[in-house]
This record gives sequence, C-alpha cells and structure tokens, in this order.
Amino acid sequence: MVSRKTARVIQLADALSGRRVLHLRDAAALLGVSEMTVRRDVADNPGQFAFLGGHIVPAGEIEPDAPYELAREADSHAAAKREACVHAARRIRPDETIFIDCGTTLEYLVDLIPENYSITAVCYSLNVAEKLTRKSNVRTVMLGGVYHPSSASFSGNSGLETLDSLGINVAFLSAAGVDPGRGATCVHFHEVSVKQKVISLARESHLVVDLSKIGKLKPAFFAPIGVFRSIITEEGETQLPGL
Amino acid sequence: MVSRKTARVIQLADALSGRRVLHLRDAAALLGVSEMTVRRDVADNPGQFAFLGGHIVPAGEIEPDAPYELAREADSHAAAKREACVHAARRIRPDETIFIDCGTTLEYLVDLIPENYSITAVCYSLNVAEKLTRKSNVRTVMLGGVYHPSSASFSGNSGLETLDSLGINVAFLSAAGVDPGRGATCVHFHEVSVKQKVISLARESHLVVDLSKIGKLKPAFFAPIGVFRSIITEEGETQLPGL
DNA sequence: TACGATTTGTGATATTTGTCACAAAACCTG
DNA sequence: CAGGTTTTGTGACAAATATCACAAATCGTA
Repeated sequence: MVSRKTARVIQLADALSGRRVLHLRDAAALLGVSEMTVRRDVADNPGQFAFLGGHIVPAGEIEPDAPYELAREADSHAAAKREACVHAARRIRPDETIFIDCGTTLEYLVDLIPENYSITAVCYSLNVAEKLTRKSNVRTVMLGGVYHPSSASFSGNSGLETLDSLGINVAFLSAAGVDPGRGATCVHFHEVSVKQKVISLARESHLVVDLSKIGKLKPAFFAPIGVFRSIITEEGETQLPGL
Repeated sequence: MVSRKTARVIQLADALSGRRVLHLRDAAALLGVSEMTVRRDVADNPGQFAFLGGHIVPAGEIEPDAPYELAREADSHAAAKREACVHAARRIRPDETIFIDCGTTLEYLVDLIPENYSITAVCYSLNVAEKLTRKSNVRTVMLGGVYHPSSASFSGNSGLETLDSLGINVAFLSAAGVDPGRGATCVHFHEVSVKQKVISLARESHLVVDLSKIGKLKPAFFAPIGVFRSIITEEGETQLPGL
C-alpha cells in the first residue's frame, strides 16, 4: 500500500520524465491538489526534484546553487580550453577515426567536429560520450569498464582490449600537468593504461591542454612529451620534433 | 572583430557549460554588466539560452513551456513500467551484482535501488549508465562498443568479453514483445548477443515488461520464455517453472 | 570633437513566487 | 465514534523576478 503522498510523487516523476520542467501551477492541476501541497512534496524529496523559479525540475538537472565564485572559476579556463580545442579541431580529417580523452578540456572538441565530416570517435568518459551521441555524423565507440566518479570515465581490461580492434588516426589526449622534463601527468591512475595504449596504437597523438597546466606535475605519469606530434594550447599548436 | 555583445554571449555559454544553471545575479557579476543587460542578451538568443525562474539555463534543457496537456499524455505506459520495476526491485539483494538491460522500462529500476544497499550494476545503455552513476552506493560497470542511436546503447565484441569477467547474480531483461510460443523478442538485432550472453551467465534472469508487450512479436528473437526465472509486469511477478 | 544611433544602467512599478501560521479536513487506533 | 495525529488548504505577507520608460554612457563616423 502506497501512501497518498508517495503516489503523487510517483505521478510527478512520470510527468517530469516526459518533459524537462513542469510549472508548479500545472503540477498542482495535474495532481489535483493545491500548489502548497506540491511544494511540500517537492521539498520532501530533494534527491528527486528541485525548484527553479516557479518550476519543478529533476534534481539531477541542476547543481544546488553553487555560489558565484564557482562560476567564475569554471569560466576562467573554459575560454582557454575552448580555444585550444579550436586549434585541435584542425587536426580532424573527414572519414577518419579519432580518440577523445576524458576531462573537461576535450569536451569542447566534440562541438567542433565539422558537421559535414563523417567521423568515428572513440571515448571512455560519460560526458564526452553523451555529447558525441548527439551528433548524427559521428559514430561513437565507447570503451567500457568500471566507472570512476572522479573523472566520470570508465576503465578496465575490456576497454583496453577494445582498442586492439580499432584503427585510430588521430588521438587527442589531455593532461592535468605537463612538466618539461618529466612529461605528461594526470590525477587518476586508472586513466594511465588507457592513455598509454591509445598513444601506442594511434597513428598520431596530440596533447591538448590550456596553458595553466604547463609546468604542473601530477601524481600519475603517462607519457614523455616526445611521443606527441604536437602540444596544442589556446595559443595554437606547437610541433614537436619526430622521434 | 566580435561585438561586445557576442563576446558576452560566448562567455555566458562557457559559464553555462560548466554548471547547468546560472543565476541572473551571478551572470551579471561574471560579465561585469548589469542584470538588465544580461536579460537582453539572453532574450536575444532564444535558441541558445532560456530563463527559468531567475536563472539562465541552456535552451536545450527545457521545452519552451509546453502546455499542461502535454504532461498529462507523457508516456501513457510510464506508470505501468514504473510499477513493474517496483516489483522487480524486490529481487535486488545487498552486495550483489545486477544487470540492467537497455530500454525505457528498466530506467525506472535505477531509481528503485535501495540507498542502503551496496550494489554493482552492469549496463550497456547510455541512459541507464547516466542514472546509475548518480547513485553513490552503486558501482557502475559499462559494456562498451559501438553506439546504436535507436536504442541508445552500445554493443560489440569487447562488451561481450567484459561479461566473461563478471559474476552477475540477477539480470533484469526487457523485451519489445513477448509471444507465448516464440518467446522474448526485441527490435534491434545488436541487442540479441548481449542479452543472450547475459542470460547464459547470470545466476537468475527476470523478464521485466509492461502488459502491453504481451502477445507482441518483434523481429529479433533472443530467448524462449523458459529461460527466465519469472516475468515481472505491473501486476507483479509470475514465477516460471524451473528448467 | 560633434553628431546621431546604439547600447547600457537605473529606478519605479507590476507580477510572480516563496514562506509562514493557522484552520479545516482526513486519517488512524483503540 | 472520540481522541489525537498527520495531512492539506487558505490567506496574509515577504521576497524575488519581470517589465518598462527614460537617462546616461558608449560607439561609429564624419
């Protein structure tokens, strides 16, 4: 037996699954109760719903009002990352297969894949995969595995094996740190084996980072600078001498 | 040369790509202009941004205020599917590994995984994966492969190989048709190999469908009824005689 | 620098949304 | 069905947001 209230909550969730937002007024009409009651229902299920203006939205849709500083911080490197991806996108050729690393930097690259190119894109992060699947001219290949929330990516042996069956023309790698001596490093160790295998298999690899990463050293080393064809930042592409 | 205005619009888009919503107040502070100006920027780019309450959201996030009737007719089967999943959820035990098939039906099951259970969940569809990764008590394993837009899922040899390394206690399968004689069928052939392998490896498999699927026959056959421990619909679980 | 055109900021006002306290209704449980 | 508990609705009020008109600032161009 479900309480009257949980029944309403379920009905609300149903209504929301169809559209993304529902006005309080409509929700009240839909459920046949007062707006006040809907308010209470929503307030009692913060995990499921949230308020935004006078509307109810699924809780996942929005972060619960992070303060202004966060936006500023998010923004400060975003422009640089986007700009770096603009340069990186020039390396994409029609009908080729590209690899897109995880992380926020290369998310922008997806937007910059030319609409008139037919591309196969390989990824292993949820964010990138989601953006890729929205593009009709891109065939998306995902490496599976266990999910790592820290980087929103998957990794595991099977993902590595998938790589063996792929032919990658251009690989775009990102890094959390680029040390002139030591090379490229990232934060999460589970990314290392994927990155390394990609570098070894791809015909050419490019390191795409914003300038704030240069000089940083992070815990997980994955490649010396020399393995990359170029380093691409917001200032453009820096060719590296071949091996 | 970009106008002052388009520069702001780009910056706004960047800020929004980091977080999902941005309060008008914060946007104004971020761009260093008045709220009125931000309002005008947003209003002038209805394709890109929208207002929701006092917040700016990416336009794609929301349908432009569809009328109340829409909510009402949102997926008439949603309630049935959810109800079926309520029954299915009773088969989930703490600390076990479950498999969740693709399709809209089993999306609801994710919401119903008890918060206090520690669960490993295996999936191969983007929708399900996304919902799973939001649950902190669930370890998500994804089978990779090539993306199929029709069912928002991935499939390929490597995904199948991943299954070999997993121990699945309970598998929840969905179907587009259940014919009493022929068995369970679905629409997309690429799903067949995944479903079959899961059924063969899982300790127990359950077929979760709403009643509208009963009696239907779809192009891709994947299992006779007998292989399932039970069929679960909105009316409850129907045990099947063991093999 | 002077000019008109455009963009931007400010404050007043109208509308919408949020909060709260309290009364009415519904719902247990013996 | 009496008693207490919980749920729901109502209206008053506070706060936030939307809209508008007009003044100030900025821009482009002679």
